[in-house]
Formats: sequence, structure tokens, C-alpha cells
Amino acid sequence: MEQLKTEILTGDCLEVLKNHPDNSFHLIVTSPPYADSRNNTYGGIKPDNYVKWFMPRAKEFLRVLRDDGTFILNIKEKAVNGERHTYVLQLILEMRLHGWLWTEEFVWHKKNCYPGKWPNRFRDAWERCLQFNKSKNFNMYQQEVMEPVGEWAKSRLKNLSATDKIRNNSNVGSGFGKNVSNWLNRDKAYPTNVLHFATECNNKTHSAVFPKALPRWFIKLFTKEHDWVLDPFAGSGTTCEAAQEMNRNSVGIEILAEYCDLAKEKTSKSQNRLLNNHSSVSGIGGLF
Amino acid sequence: MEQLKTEILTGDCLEVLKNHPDNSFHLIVTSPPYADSRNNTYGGIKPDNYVKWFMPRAKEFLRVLRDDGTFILNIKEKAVNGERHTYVLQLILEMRLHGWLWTEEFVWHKKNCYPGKWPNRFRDAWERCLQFNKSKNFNMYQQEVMEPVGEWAKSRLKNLSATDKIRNNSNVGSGFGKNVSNWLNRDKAYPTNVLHFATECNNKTHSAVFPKALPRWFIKLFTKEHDWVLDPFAGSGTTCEAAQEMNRNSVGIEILAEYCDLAKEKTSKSQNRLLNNHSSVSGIGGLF
DNA sequence: GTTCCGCATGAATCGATAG
DNA sequence: ACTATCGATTCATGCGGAA
Repeated sequence: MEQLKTEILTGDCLEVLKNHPDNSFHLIVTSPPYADSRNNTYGGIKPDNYVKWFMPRAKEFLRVLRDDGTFILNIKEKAVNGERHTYVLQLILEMRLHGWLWTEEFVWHKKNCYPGKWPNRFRDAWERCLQFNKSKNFNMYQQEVMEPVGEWAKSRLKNLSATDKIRNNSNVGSGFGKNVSNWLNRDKAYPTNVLHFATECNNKTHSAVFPKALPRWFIKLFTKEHDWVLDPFAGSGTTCEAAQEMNRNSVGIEILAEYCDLAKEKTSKSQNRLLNNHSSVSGIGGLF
Repeated sequence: MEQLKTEILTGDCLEVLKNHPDNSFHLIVTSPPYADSRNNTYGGIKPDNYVKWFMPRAKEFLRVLRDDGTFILNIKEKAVNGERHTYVLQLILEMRLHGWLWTEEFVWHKKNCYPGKWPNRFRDAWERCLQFNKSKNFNMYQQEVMEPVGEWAKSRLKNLSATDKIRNNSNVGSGFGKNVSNWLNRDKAYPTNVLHFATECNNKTHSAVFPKALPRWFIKLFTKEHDWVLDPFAGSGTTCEAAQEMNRNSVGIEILAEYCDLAKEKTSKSQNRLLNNHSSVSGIGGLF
């Protein structure tokens, strides 16, 4: 079997991605720098300039993403002048004009969001995970993220009611009665578009990143083993770490050298285990 | 004390509201007909025409809302052609151009969302509750919606790191650090902008578009007793019923006569109960 | 009286079929 | 080709009758 690769590249993804071929990634999942934060990088993007700053990068993402791939964008607008800023809304509209399909908007419910109090708003306990695609026929492996059903099912499934059977079989004689058998052994259900993940607030080195569970969930849902995952704003490398643990190849791009070091350290730890048996792994030229 | 009023008016709110004076409502909370649904009323609004249909009504809402009032709009875009439609995003942008402030976006998490399975998406378990205001200085009674502190919150506060506390104090010198220490001894906490309400979908009581708990929450948060609440798309009168139970005056407008009858029945029942007890409907030591 | 358990229902969405 | 209708899919909730 092929050697798994995890690459951390330093630089602005707008430039770095130019070295990557078209249609090469199955999934892009990222949490870009929010407007007005990370002032020392990317020139400190102001909310009003966010769309303009993001779009050329989105164009590169569109190019390197496979036609059956998915782009997950974790983002949330900040409150400016007492209002929610509109740059995320405008970004969605703009991306659609440039060929992206806005397939879905997942809500990441942050169960343990930061405490605080303001006179005119409550704590912000959710972020958007926007799903974009290049085509309607994208890969989705729903069974990989099924969850245990609620308590109600235990009693419910003891006896299937007559109406359940009636409703399932309905009138048309076309289909098999397969639903009933599915239900009888069912202990898992498909999730919804609301995700409940706690933030990892004890992370001292790199705050404000998403918890590893978040990229892990989307990697499970949209890729198979040995597929290629890209995080163009890799930060401390959470996405690449998750990808590596799940036997996916990945590329992480990060403009800040210190974060790159962190990311490399994270991902090389696991790789060292591999390296005991094999030869070199990372190496920029060897990827494509 | 003044007699409490609950009015159900039949007609299109665009017309009916013309008879109402400026600056008369403290809160507008409503769930308008979603695009492509309720085909027999309002001409069956197509997604592409939604903003155009909504805006003249939004203009009336702006007029009748008090300067310190709030407009809560419960809405969710549908999936069209494999994509989320953008009419809600465009509506937000358009309303801002016409004088509304987009203060906040609450997420209503529907724990018991509609079942189903599709190859390209999961069940939709959330809707938007968009908060609009006329001014930054709107009324908000946060203490009225405080919730019991869950176990997770207790552990979260225990684990506040030293740097967390330092940052709290330094950021907003006026009250933030103080509030954190207050939290430690509280058994109640302020909620977040994610609301968890199950839909009321059983057949006995006439099912409402949103559960009564939803308007109730916003009425508590944004009005005092005897304030005026408006629901311009009243449906079966859930908002007015909630308002009445909480000693708020309310006006509900609904275009469908049959829904109006339902709404009148709901709200007259409670009034009869109160009237039978004689004395002022809104007596302080009365129902609540 | 409690608790348990059966069960209809819902702002849904897709794909196939019909006009 | 484009639009309208229809069937299939599926999960959590609260009511009400039963134990």
C-alpha cells in the first residue's frame, strides 16, 4: 500500500497553491483567519475588505478541488458597531457568481462557548460551516457518520406498529419491503445539519482553532482512506493531524512560520512511528 | 390597571398595518410564509420573488416598530436544485439598505426535525431567528431569560485558566471580569444565541408553525408587561396566545380566515378565563 | 396516581413520472 | 425542455390509553 503523506507548507495559500495541479483534492476544510484578527498576517483583513481578499483564494480552491470534491468553510461574522457584519453573506453570493454551488450550511453549536456578558447580545455559541461544491454529484459517505439513536428507539423498535409497515410499503408494488428489516436492526441514525462539538479551550498554544472533532467529522463524511485533504489556512495543523490519524493524505498551508512549526511537530509525531519502518515522508517535491 | 388587549385582524399585513400609527409596537415576532409554501395565499411566493414580496411589508414593520423595539424574523431558506437558495441572505442585505440594523442571528435548533434521507444532504434541524432593530439602543431584559446552570457550565467555570481571567479583566475593564466572578456563585446563567426547542407536531392541539416557547422566549427578552407585540403573519395565533399569557398586549394579522378563527378561539379562551375571575385581567397577583 | 408504551405527525427533499 | 405532482424516505416528541 502506498505511503501516506502529510505536507505542511509555509506561505500564503494564494501563492503556494499555484504549484498544485487542478482537481487534486477530495476535500478542502478550513477555518480562515477571521476579519480583523491575526493582524500580523495577510495584512490584517478588515471586514469591509474580506470578500475582496478571499475571492482570489477561493478561485484557487475551485481549481485544485476535484469535481466530486467538497469545500467546507468554517466561518462566523463578527459584530461590528452593534451589528453582525455582512461579509459572510456577501462572500456566499460572490462565490456562487464564480462557479461554486452553495450546497448546505451546517451549524456548529459550540456547547461550551466562552462566558461573557454584553448589554445588547448574548454569548455567540455557533459558527457556520458552509458547504460548497463544484457539481451536484459530489462524494458523500453518510453511513460513516451515523450516530446512536435516542432513547426513544429502544421501546419504539420492540414492536413495529401496523401503520409503520403500511406507511413503508405504501401502495406501489415497485420496491422491496427492505425498510422494515432496516429498522429492526437499527441502532444508529443519520445526523442532522447541526453539529455539537465542544471547543478545546485548554489548548494553550493556538486558541481559536476548531476542535479536531470538527474536521474529523467532515473528513469522515466526504473522503475515503488515502484521499487528499487540503487546509489552506492550516494554523497549528489540526486538520492535517486529523487527516493523518484517519489515513488520509493531506496538505496544510500556513503563512506564519511559528504555526507551521507547530503543525509539523504535531504531524511528524505520528509519522515518526511510520518512519521507523519506512523512509522519507514529507519532501515538497514528491507530492504530485 | 389597564385592560389587556389581544386583537386578531384578518387581511394582508401590508394593508392592515396602514391603519396603525408609527412607533406603536415594542416587539414584532413572526414566522412569515416560507417561499413556495402556502400556495393559496399571498399568491404563492416563489423563492426568486421572495425579497421583492417581503420588502414593502418590512417597510411597514419599520414604521410601526418603536425606536427601542425589536423585530424577530423566523425564517429558513429551502433547498432548490441541490443548493440552498439565497433569498434569505439577500433579504438581510436589502433590509439593511432600507434602514434596519441586523443586530444578531439566533439559531433555533429543532431537536425533532423532519425525518428523511437524501443522497446529498442530511435532515435540516435548524432555522434562523434574525434580530433586526431600528437603533442600537433597544430594550433588552436579559435577566428574564436566565437559565439554570447545567453541569457542563459548572465545570467550565472551574477550569477557567489564569490567562482567561487576566484577559477578561484587561479587555473590558468595566464589567467583564466582575461578571465572571459573579458567575461563580450563580445558579443561573445567561443563555446563548442558540435556542433548543422541539417542534410541537402532535395532532391533538392544532400544530403551530413554531412552538409557543419560541415567541415566549423573545417576548420575555424584549418586552415588559403591558408592552405591545405584533405578529403580522399570525397563523393560528401562537404569538398572540403567548403574549396574552404573559400579560402583553398583542395584535395578530392573518390573511386566511380559517386561521384567524383558530387564533381568535385560542386567545378568547384565555380571556374568558381571566374575565370569569373578574377584576382586572392583568392584576399583578393574578395568573402569574 | 405514576409509569410505560403505542403511535400520528411534522416550514423536508429528491427523483421519477406525468402534463 | 420545462414545470407540476407524487411517492419514498425517516426520527423525535408528546399525547393518551394501558398496566
